[in-house]
Amino acid sequence: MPELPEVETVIAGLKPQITGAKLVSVSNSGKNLRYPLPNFSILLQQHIQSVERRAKYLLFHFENGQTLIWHLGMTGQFHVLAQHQAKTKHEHVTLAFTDGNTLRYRDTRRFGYAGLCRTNDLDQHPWFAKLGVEPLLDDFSDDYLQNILKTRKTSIKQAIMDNHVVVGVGNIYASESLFRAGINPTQVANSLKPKQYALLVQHIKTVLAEAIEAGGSTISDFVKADGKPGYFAHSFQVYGRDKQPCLVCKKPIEKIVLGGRASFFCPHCQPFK
DNA sequence: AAGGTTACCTGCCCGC
DNA sequence: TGCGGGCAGGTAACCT
Repeated sequence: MPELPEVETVIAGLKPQITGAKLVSVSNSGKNLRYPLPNFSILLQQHIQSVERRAKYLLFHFENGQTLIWHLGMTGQFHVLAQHQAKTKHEHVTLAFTDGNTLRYRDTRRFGYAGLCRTNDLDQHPWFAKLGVEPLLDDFSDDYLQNILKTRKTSIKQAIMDNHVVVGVGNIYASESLFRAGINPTQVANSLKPKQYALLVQHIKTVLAEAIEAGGSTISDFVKADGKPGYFAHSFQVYGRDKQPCLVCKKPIEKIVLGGRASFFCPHCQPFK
């Protein structure tokens, strides 16, 4: 389901509902997610101090210095519901709080996963240690991108979707930002002109920021924590628009496969350079 | 080291 | 109507 803007949107929805809540019990469906669930007992009777995002992970910081790390995979959703609300299909984990609320984790495909880590050690956690920079921070600059891609010969689209380069850019926003930057997705990653790296960085930042502003995208099963869909899908210019006219030049959008992922672009507006 | 392939899992949509 | 194949927002373990 989620790329960075969707995770950001989920967190914005969860924050006011669970910040300060005290955890009393955790139950699960018995089915594993991508990895076995962590032992939640160290978090019992602890208050949630804050919730934040790192890459596409949600971080729930508890008062005892432990952080619950959660990735939504493709189809993960969080909902805050009253304790008495019935379980729905594919609901795999329930965290119950003293205020009568529960945080439910639903995940059809079970590609999501959760883990525990001391808050102070998060940087060393295997899920974080090798991650690239956050796209919305100043660390993600044209110099940074050009430099880290110096030896990369994959396509530029695969390169910007690589977490070791920059985090949070998934399949949709990769296509969208390359279109806005006028860069062909198949262009070899280390072959861009300096100006193109700058344009790409700029457009990755703006497309992600716009999507966060819009509350994420609506695609099949993406639902925010409040149960309402996001709106950014209305703004897709190339994603999912195979054979439809380019919104700029009217020529048909093409669909190709790069690294096994569907990729959309306008051959006229995104020429080789 | 970088790059390609495969796997994880369920549901939906399409063509026959 | 039913069935099989292909595909879906992500990540990482394998191999070469």
